[in-house]
Amino acid sequence: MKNLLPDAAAFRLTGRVWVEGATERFLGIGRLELLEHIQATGSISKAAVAMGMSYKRAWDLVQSLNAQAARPLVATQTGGKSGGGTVVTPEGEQALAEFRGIQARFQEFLAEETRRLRE
Amino acid sequence: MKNLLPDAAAFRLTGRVWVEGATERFLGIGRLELLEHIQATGSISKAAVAMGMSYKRAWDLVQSLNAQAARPLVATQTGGKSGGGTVVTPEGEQALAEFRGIQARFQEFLAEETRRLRE
DNA sequence: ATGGGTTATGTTTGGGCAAACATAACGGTG
DNA sequence: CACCGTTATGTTTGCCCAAACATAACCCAT
Repeated sequence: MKNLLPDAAAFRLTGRVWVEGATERFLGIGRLELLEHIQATGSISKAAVAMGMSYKRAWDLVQSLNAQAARPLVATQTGGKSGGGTVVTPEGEQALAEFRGIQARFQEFLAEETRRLRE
Repeated sequence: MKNLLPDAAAFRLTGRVWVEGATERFLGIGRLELLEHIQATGSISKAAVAMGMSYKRAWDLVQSLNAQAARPLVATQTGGKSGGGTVVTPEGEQALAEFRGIQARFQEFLAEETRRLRE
């Protein structure tokens, strides 16, 4: 590819991957980061603020996630002390760990292919 | 991941990759297919019809492609016998071949990771 | 010199999707 | 029992990007 490009160093292979269910998306990098923020803050609303997205959007993503999993990846509680909260379940942590692995290997793939297209 | 999913066989890893330049997208699966149709038909307009996209969109993609490459990947001719036409240059064929390779290796990556998340 | 099929290019319309907005429900706490 | 912060959920607005529409330019053939 190098000889086709005016500045090969400015080009790179990039992309996205996600786990897809029967009909809709299940888990990608966006949802992964959302889970991480929920884990860090214990709240969907705080996670949404941290990521600069609306609470509704974050909540919808959580719904989609839980609806497709055999058991909930996050557990929410409404009302009560400090209004409620949300925690990532052990299942959620496992999904987190597995997708982090996929993501890391994907980044390695992209880096390798970028090297190849520059040589 | 298997134990987290109600029907592991219905889930798979999927995704997209593309070569990105300094500012804009350079070459992805859509443009690849467009090049292939241009090669097969010798015409941007016929390729557009075959792919179910507007001529303008196809033409814009060709512009973007040629503008970013050191030398044109497709050569167009206006007017003349049968109104004109478009051919894929040797540089275009090389880009085609290289991106097909990337795409094939990417599909292999996805298949491997899908196997992994089902086990 | 007219017609035909293609490339070339600007303008307008439309549709889908995310953001924004608006409320209700919840349940400890003081 | 009123309050607070959070979850829960429906409705409306806005925006971006693609599709659709509209024309011009080109040049060989007849």
